Amino acid sequence: MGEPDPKTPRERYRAQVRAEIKEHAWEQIAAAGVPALSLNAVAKQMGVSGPALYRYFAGRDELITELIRDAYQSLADTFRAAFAAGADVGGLAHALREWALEDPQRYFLIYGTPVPGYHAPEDTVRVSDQIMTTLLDACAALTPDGPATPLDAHLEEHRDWADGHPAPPATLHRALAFWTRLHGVLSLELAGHFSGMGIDPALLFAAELDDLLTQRA
Amino acid sequence: MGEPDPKTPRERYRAQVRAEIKEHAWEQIAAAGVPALSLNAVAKQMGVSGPALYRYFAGRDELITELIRDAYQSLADTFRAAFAAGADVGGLAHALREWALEDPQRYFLIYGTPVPGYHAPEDTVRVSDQIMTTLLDACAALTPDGPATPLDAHLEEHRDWADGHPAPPATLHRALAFWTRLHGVLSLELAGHFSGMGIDPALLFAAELDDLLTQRA
DNA sequence: AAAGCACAGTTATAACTTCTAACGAACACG
DNA sequence: CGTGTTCGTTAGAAGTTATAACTGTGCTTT
Repeated sequence: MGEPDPKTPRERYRAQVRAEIKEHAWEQIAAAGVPALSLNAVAKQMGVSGPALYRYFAGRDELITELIRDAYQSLADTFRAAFAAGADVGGLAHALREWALEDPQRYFLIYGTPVPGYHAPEDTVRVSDQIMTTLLDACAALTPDGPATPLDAHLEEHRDWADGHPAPPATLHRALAFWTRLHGVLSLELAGHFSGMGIDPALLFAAELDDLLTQRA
Repeated sequence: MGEPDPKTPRERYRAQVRAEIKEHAWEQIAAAGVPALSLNAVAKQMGVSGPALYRYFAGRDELITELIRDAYQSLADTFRAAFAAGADVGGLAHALREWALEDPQRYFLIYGTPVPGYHAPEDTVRVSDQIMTTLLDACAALTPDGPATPLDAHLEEHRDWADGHPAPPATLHRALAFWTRLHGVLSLELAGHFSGMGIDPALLFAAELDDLLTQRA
């Protein structure tokens, strides 16, 4: 995952402790959310005293940033693996939902409430591009038709996010709709907004996916 | 907004101070997000010392809960006012986006990342029902057609969230799609996921809305 | 292999936070 | 005009992040 050459034994140890810290941090986040993540609690859980963790992470922010990085990478890997295994757009949607339900807080770490001041590091936007690229690859298989909309014209000019992908505007539009609609259902499901309504989120998700796959015009 | 009868002068004063505290809390949240909301900072900003706020709120959690309550009420009022002013579904969508852009953190307080342990108080779900009711009223004007889907059958049986609204399943479906799709675009816009891509969120929002309004079969 | 040094983990400390407790003072009410 | 409720204060407990200084252990280098 990280540096592929843990040459010296010190680096091996260091990498392992870092991974262990992140492991405990994920547990705490899954249990009580990001705001409840406490460096001290992680240290206590590891049987090590407070400031020891500062040898491995500059602070709470850097740890969280690292977790965000890992979350992006995990989603990108999941997408790429699914696509490589022959999954079509529906398969990608299924993989996305599986991945999100597996650890909702991890999903929210990427697509949840942003902190006003915070800006994601440069490499995460690159991984984010990989995610979109895989999605575009899958969407390219769908028939790109329909009349040109104002959005299509806009997308024709602003396609830098597609990272050089040769998809036509209609496909870009399709991929964007995919992203926003599935995120719409998924984020509300993960936030528990349907559980109080007695609605089965899986059916709603399937309905949205079906609508995307059988898109008219 | 709150209790409509501030009889005694003490109650008047108390209500005003509570409102002032919430005002400052909103500013802090808008500036740095919910996790950065500090009782102490609010007190300092009001020229009053720390524990004084505990006369008005039992603690940080109760203050945040109150802010969530106000956010729900604000959205419900906005929706109802727009509908009463003759807005159709498109008008409601416009009102929603305006309301969200006005204070993104307020939107995320309702539809953002949930805290695993937290459960919203009972009265907020009632206000949430009002929001859905207004949306259903607006959706009722749209032609409810199309073949019955598995989701429609499911909605026929689980329509308690519609709060006795006589809308047919197709309309319930329409309202849900409205909610999830607009939330999908809006939340990603507010989180800044489009700004790095060079995409105009307004166009994407408009495209999704148009697709909802000209829904086929 | 032995000497030296780099680094892990420790305790102590500072500056924060929420929140409780006890005290003084001001203001409303009978 | 007293009497009391309530407000705001200061003091303090328990928690947090983060820094600084110190002590070993063990890797690394000669």
